[in-house]
Amino acid sequence: MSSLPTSLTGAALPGAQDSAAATSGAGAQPSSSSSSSQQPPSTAVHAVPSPTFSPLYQQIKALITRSLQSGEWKPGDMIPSEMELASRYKVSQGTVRKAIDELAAENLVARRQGKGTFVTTHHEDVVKFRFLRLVPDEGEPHYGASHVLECKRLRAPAEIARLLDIRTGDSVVQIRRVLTFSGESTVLDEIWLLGANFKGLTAEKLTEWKGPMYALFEAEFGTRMIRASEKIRAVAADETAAALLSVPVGSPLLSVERVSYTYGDRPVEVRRGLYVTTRHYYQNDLS
Amino acid sequence: MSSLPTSLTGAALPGAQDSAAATSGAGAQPSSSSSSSQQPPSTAVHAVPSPTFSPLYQQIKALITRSLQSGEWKPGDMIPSEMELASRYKVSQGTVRKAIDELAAENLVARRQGKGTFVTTHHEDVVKFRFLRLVPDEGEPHYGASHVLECKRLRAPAEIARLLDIRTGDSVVQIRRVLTFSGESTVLDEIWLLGANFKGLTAEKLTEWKGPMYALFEAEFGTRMIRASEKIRAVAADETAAALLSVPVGSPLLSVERVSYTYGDRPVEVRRGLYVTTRHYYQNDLS
DNA sequence: TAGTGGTCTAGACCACGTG
DNA sequence: ACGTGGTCTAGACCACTAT
Repeated sequence: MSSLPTSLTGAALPGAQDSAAATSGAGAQPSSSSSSSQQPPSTAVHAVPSPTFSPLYQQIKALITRSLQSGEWKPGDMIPSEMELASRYKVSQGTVRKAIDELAAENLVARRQGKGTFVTTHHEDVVKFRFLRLVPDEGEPHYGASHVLECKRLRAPAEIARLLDIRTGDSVVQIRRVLTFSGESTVLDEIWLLGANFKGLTAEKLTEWKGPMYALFEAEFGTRMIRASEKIRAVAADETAAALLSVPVGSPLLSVERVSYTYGDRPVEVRRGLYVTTRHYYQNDLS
Repeated sequence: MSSLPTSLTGAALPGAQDSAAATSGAGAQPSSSSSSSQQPPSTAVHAVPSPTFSPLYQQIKALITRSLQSGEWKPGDMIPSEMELASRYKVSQGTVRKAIDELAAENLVARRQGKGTFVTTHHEDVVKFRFLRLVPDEGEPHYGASHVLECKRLRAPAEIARLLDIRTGDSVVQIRRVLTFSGESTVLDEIWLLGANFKGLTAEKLTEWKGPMYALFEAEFGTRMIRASEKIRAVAADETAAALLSVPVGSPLLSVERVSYTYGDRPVEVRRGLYVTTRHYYQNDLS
């Protein structure tokens, strides 16, 4: 799976290469006979009967994903209707629907009955708290104030480079900041971003921006965080952390090491957060 | 949603109450006209046009869930084929498919192409690690040895009762145990179980049992853990914990407070775990 | 060979949100 | 009234697994 044929880059509009019965090892395409009115659809179907097969709807999903990635449809935009996509890709509406179903399950798009299907964005309330799991013991989840301590370019240390899948010494942007909830310093973040994707990111931009950092990244740098993987530990506060978070040295802190990924599962951010969990907790659901 | 009409308990076999056009505010059921060959299906459809509506496939899903809950199909069993269920409930195969799709997404059943659809069980490797997120820094995830310290019945303290949705003083079973990974004490668990569901649970049974505790619960007590919610914090080891986990007093530990639910989102277990995270970490994926 | 889930299509109707 | 996603059906064929 995943690596799909890319015969028709970008467009994939009508008038595509003919077909003569899809040899795709996947779904239906009767190619002949049968009582009803089925025609050989195809388009999006690979030109070569390569050893790489995948269901039609997966190919459609890949094509839609590419349009999302290329910025043809931007966060917040409505994507074309199912009927429209069906005719664009020359498949049935049901096939498009199944592709979109999966994209919706992965939170890349969101369906809204009667309105359309929209590209998700980190501005939405719903999405915000997918990536910030810290909940206060009392009161509603909220977004704290961010205080940027530092934002500079440097050459990636070996460990960070490994996680970002780049070479040691490649350019990265390092950010250090403190998140404050109702006046209390609660989170100390140390962030490394892929240098290539974040040219022009400065402490000023970060400071001026109100709202989730990921919303800034998606709006200003065209980099959308799709998913992340976290490793969580309990650690003791060192002197630096203790000072910045106003807790005694040695206090237990939650250490959250995150790697975030964009389209194509490419890592673009490494983040190490230290959380004070006396009045907040990290919320997780197993299912 | 959720609370569905239960007119036809358990069975819902053919020869059900007639129908004369489903007044269900949900899906299709043309009830008349149209060119093709659609008949009013129904069954599983409520007798009264009550204010509670839900799509047909949701009703089917509820009926299947009830059969799972009642033990008609036990963990590990294969459930009837889609065609069989379709004729049992008098709906199309596609509708059953959609119902099963959702159950599979919730991990209540698992589909296996060419074989059938099976009730999931805590014996399966895949499922095991859904509820144990502790991963070693080196090597593969594994299941440690469990050492039961205590297992006794007592009356629920207020806090536990609240979480289990019972009254203070109601009967609960309390278990305390230590999990050891490659010789190192790593997890100290304190567990409270709904007394009513776990009559006859003893330290011997727990000790003799090899494998995940939840597998024992499902096999011996007919209580299946479906999902859980966790609150995670960093805390300092007190004297008891320090002694049992062989760490200095004051060491940072991961505190994991879990509430587990069975069918119908009924809480049946409260668990507080203290994890040593020097050679292990808690793995979590945000998506 | 037979049975199961997986894919694909085509068409109908419903519910929602906007004009 | 119209367009959008949501539900439902019916039938065909494919791919995997067991016998």
